[in-house]
Amino acid sequence: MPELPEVETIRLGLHDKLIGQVLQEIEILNMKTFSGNPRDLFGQKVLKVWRKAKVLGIDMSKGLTLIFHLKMTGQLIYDGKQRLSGGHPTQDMRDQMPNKSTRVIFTFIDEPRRLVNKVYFNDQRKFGWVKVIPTLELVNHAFLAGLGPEPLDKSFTHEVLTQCLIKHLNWPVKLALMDQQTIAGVGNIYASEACFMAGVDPRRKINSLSKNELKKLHYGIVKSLQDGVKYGGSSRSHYVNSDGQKGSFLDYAFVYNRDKQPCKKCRTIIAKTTLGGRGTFYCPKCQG
DNA sequence: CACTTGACCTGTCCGC
DNA sequence: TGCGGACAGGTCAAGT
Repeated sequence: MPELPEVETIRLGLHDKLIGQVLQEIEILNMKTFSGNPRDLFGQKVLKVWRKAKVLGIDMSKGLTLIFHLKMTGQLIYDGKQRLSGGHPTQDMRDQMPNKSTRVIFTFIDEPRRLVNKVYFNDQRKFGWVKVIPTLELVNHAFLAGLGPEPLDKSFTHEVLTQCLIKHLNWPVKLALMDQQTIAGVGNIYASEACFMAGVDPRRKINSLSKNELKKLHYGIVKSLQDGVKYGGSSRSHYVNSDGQKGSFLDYAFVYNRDKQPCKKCRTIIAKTTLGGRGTFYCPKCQG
């Protein structure tokens, strides 16, 4: 999925649009995608749209929350009925919703404006999920409860990073960064980018890192994720924001998906290897 | 126990 | 043009 910056971009988009709207209907096109009773939410108002790691949550009035995991190919696209006239009449994917990867359709009512709006949960590979759970039970939810620290929180210092990496001293750096119990929200793209920004080979073991390299790794994690948010996320194939638009982070990426191309810093050819079964990119010179 | 591989799905791309 | 295999922003479960 979408990693932290992509989910955060979606959250920012949906928050502005959905607050105060009333959920009127949920159409479930793929049963395995949805768990919980959709009817429990009908007539409830959206209070808050939040994110924790790669999970997006929508708190509803009366104590229930919708949580979403987009996994590899999930999308959440908002289709407001207000149409811009005279703008750019280019192909807008919102005009083609629902499509064959639409799994759940949410209908919201904007009562003051008397508008009906839709949110489409699309997911080509059907790995993603949506659940209804009581807001008070979020703290006990199996996935959320075990998450490591949020790397974009102010409290995520290099000391905190060092502390949470201690439990995986023999792991390759990139695998430790991708472990959600260690650090929350880093996935395959930003793990490679963070290692590049730190000047650290992703295959190095945690216990081989110097104090200074741990500091640089902290910088790399925070900087790559911040840049991810700044550029609206990474769209290798599926990711789009809540307006159906792709993100541009990969235009600025140093290594991800750039094997056989020259390093943007030293012109050395970027290499690709496999770690934990996932494609891993690095510059043999900058990260040597 | 730690570590690796497969499963979950659908689609695209690349080589033969 | 067809067909097979590898691969794709993630996470779990089973196997070694």
